[in-house]
Amino acid sequence: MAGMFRGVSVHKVDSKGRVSIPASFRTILISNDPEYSAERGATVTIVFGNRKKRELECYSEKARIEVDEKIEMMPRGSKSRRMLERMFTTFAHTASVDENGRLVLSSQLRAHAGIGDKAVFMASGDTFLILSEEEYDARVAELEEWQDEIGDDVDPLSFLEAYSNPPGTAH
Amino acid sequence: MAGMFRGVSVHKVDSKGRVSIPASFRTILISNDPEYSAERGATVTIVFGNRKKRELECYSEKARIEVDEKIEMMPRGSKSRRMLERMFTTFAHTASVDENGRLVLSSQLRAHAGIGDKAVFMASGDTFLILSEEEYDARVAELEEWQDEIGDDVDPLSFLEAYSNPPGTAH
DNA sequence: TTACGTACCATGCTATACCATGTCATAACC
DNA sequence: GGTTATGACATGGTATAGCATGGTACGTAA
Repeated sequence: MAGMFRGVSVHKVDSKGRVSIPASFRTILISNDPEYSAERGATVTIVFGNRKKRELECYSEKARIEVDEKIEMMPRGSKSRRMLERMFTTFAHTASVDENGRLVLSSQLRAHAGIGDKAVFMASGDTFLILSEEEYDARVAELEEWQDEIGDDVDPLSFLEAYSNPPGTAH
Repeated sequence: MAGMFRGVSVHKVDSKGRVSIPASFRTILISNDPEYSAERGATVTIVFGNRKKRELECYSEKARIEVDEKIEMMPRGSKSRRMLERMFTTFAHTASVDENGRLVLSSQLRAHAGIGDKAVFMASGDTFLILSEEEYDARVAELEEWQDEIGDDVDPLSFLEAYSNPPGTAH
């Protein structure tokens, strides 16, 4: 995946909730939006359905479509389907990036993530997160704790091996 | 489908039962209404046939047609067909959005959903629901409980994988 | 009449589009 | 090498269209 978000950066949120998206994220959003046009701008879907996490999870169109299609395939009436639908349609918002590369975070979204006048953009696999500075610090701390736990002798990359070997191999 | 309802919002219901539809929902209703014209406004079908749920389920024309066609294909005379017909024709109401983007909830509809002077609009899959605030809170609580149950260690998205991977694949 | 339903008109607010400025990295030039 | 253009990016301000909501007038049926 060349088209994966990478990096972290902090941006100001103005009184109207407007905030610049890191330029490198923008290009990814554009290249993963099949319906992109210069006038409309790239589409982002902002999900805030995880009530336990003070974060806004942002999906490119491509990533969103993948999730929607998978939900479609779940059995109608199952609880997990209903819950996932609730997470991804009820507690979600579709927005588009304006010509200056900004998007608007409504007060509802800011409230959920505890965002004031600063927002941290943090790449996370094929999505990116928008966090408050406090929440961001907490996540960095979590990483550091994990690295302390496993100690100096273990290469974090060794955890990869368990999932990269051909089937039938030990893990 | 890019054209899916997303988000939640609360609107006032006036003494006559009039209530604004969230603007983003309106555009979806219009684009999914093949017979739309500016004079008539978009058509919505409000279903309240589920006696066990205090909700009004709202269908765009496109979604309604899909349901109707599926019912058509059920065996005539079967009980489930008769019951579904009852849900979608007897306990349903077709309305159109007025030029101000509002629709009128009759007292029958409001009574079914327990709606007073506030109504919550909540996207849900390819339809949206109109609920009382209490019912809305209950549904949020249900989601939170589910997220508590599955715990911090499980990513809700992992439920998707069960339906997207080829059988026999490890995960 | 009284009550209810429906079309039309009116208003304050806010979200959005549009324009403008400062800063920084890179490229071009002398 | 040092200085100056250039363009992209982050951020600020403003005006206007669209939105949520309220009200009135005119029907129609119990």
